[in-house]
Amino acid sequence: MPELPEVEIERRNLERWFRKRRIVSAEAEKTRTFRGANRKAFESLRGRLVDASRKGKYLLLSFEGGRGLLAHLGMTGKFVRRSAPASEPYSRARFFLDNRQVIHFRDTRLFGRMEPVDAAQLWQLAPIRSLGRDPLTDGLTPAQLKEALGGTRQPIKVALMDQGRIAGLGNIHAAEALYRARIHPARKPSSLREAEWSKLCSAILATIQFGLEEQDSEEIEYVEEPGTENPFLIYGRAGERCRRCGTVIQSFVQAGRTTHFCPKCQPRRRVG
DNA sequence: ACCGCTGTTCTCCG
DNA sequence: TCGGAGAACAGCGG
Repeated sequence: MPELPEVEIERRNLERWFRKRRIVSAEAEKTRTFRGANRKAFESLRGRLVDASRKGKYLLLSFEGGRGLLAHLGMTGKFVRRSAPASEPYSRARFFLDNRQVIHFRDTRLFGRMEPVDAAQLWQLAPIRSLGRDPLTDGLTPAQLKEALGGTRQPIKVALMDQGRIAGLGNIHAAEALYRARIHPARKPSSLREAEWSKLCSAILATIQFGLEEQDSEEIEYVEEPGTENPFLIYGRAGERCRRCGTVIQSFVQAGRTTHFCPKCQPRRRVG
């Protein structure tokens, strides 16, 4: 899925789609989407969306009457807007609005999750409280980055994907940020110099900004979807040439995830 | 037809 | 306590 930029676009979409609109009814299939949560509570949601927030990859939605909804898009989840009565493939849950439009939660692989809760509880939920700072909404300085990642012996890319340290980066954007900062994904955080923490911090923010611009459309798109051009600098480009130096981009598996890097721009051992 | 890959997170095991 | 492996699921390409 959806990493920070895609989830942020979804947040903005929901705000826009719900503006001045009311939910007149809601329904949900009996799927894994709700796990142990209360699916019937989802189906009883009504009225206006009064707040759409995001932390990391989570969406925190508040509705009229103090009802709330925590949502995570998993790998393939997305919200899409359709005109009634169009059916939507893999729609797992949907809101019917008072303008005859339908907001579907569409999720092929069912890694996504939704959990109806009291709106007042949203920020107190364990998965939210356990998150590290969100670079976009909480800001991120080089010192904060070093504080969050410096204490672990995990490889820097693995640490970047740890939502409890920094919230929102996943496999793609972690690789993109490291490429921009010219840091090898397997480097130990303790080996980073001050200048590298600064570069990495800027690179994270630039990567997020790029992602937001890239995804700024009616519907978020994932690279694997047919007909989608790979917009990324390094992710998914193994075997192609680095656009900075022409070296062939390589990949390896790290913590179970494929990691892409340029062997020349991102040397394994620190230089100098 | 089968195998292996996919941007997430959680649980279990050593 | 930490880190890695596997699981949850469906589709797609080789």
